[in-house]
Amino acid sequence: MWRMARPRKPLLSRTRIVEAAGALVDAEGLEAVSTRRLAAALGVSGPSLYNHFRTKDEILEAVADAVSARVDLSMFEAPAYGAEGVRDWRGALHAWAHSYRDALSDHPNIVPVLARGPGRRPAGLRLADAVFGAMTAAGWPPAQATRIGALMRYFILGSAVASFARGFVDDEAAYDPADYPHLGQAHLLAERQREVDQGAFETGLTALLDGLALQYEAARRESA
Amino acid sequence: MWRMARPRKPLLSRTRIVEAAGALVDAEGLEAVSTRRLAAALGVSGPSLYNHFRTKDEILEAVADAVSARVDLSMFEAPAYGAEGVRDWRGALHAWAHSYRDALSDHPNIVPVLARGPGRRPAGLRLADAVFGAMTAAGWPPAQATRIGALMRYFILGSAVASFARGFVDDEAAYDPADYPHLGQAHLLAERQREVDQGAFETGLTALLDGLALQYEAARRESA
DNA sequence: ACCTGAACACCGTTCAAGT
DNA sequence: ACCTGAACACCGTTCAAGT
Repeated sequence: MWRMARPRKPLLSRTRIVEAAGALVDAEGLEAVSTRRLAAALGVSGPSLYNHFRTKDEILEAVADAVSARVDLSMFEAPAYGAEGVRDWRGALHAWAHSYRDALSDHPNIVPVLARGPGRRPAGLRLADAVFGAMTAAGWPPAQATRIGALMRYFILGSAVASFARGFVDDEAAYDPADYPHLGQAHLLAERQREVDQGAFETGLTALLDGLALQYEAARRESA
Repeated sequence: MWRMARPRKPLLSRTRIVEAAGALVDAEGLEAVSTRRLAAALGVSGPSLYNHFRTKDEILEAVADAVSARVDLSMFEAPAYGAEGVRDWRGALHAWAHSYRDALSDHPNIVPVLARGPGRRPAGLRLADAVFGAMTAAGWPPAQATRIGALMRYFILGSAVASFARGFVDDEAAYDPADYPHLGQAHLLAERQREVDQGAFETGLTALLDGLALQYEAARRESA
């Protein structure tokens, strides 16, 4: 009469939903996530999710952000940069890139969502902010710092989304040597493909950083 | 009785379907493509498409392949490489990367499909084959040539899929300076964002090629 | 406040039927 | 051979109803 008994503990919460969605994405892929399937995994009915998120897409964005949040940014913290603000930007980028790649390869199925851009995801934005801040602190002019943030993003997300290993189908007949004389080995064991991706990532990252160091030194010489 | 009149000209063909699908993807995005909508644009009913393609996905793969097919590969042709097979691999990669990027930025909405890998798409495979062939001809060891193909793919597809311009939402309020001290300019005109992407692409590509040239020279010195 | 079932306007794909 | 309408098993999302 006067009032209902205190409502019992809610069945759902944003974190519970995001965890279940992440698990579903990891286990069965992005297309496997439907509001009904996700709700069933949580023991509720489909529309219940809309009490906690406005759209299904918002749920996936939250899953993506949780992955971004696991990327280590500690190498960009101020102490690493001396008063003159130049210390090891190269080493910091290298370590960060590897941490980023590791986070993505733990959850490859969500990468297409991450690739849509930081948008409004807090962790994605924090990440972009940290790189830009560290590069300017290290002496890069702002315009170049922006470019470095963007090009590292291209390379790292590209390595996850355009992975060599996932790019070739598991069927030898698809690569007729008459058509593609150099692709004889394109179809090879998954293990070997992971090695190709790892090697390509390290080779590319090193080349990228070497090339940037060249530009950095050239700019230093010019201003001296 | 004896036989039907010769069937009149079919309403549909694979090329007509691929063209209409490509136009729809360009105009309204990947999610806008449904078999019913596409069929309607072609003046037929939904299931008709299944007389020409096995699945909707096969149609999108064909659209993606048509984009790959527009990438210039002429710079990898044999004449560019002398008897010793070393000539301008750097210049060839640079020209190719730009041609690739141009093709992708003409049709950004199909890029996620392209990023799934060459798979069984002939033009995608031809492309991978050409790069690998040219790099080995230029003196790179096969393992490195494979890596170069992969890492260029990361960078180029990454630049299209993880574009800076498309990554930030068009809403100044999303980037509170209290949260992200360095992102004050993250929300800026679309025009300016395209410049950022272009600058980042060129800076990254140059760095990548400079870095690879360093590795190439180091290997040469070692074997001398 | 939070969850539910029913409903709406869609999907991709199959299939028997038509020509 | 190629196109059709009807049907199946799904979608994301809204909404009135329940507690």
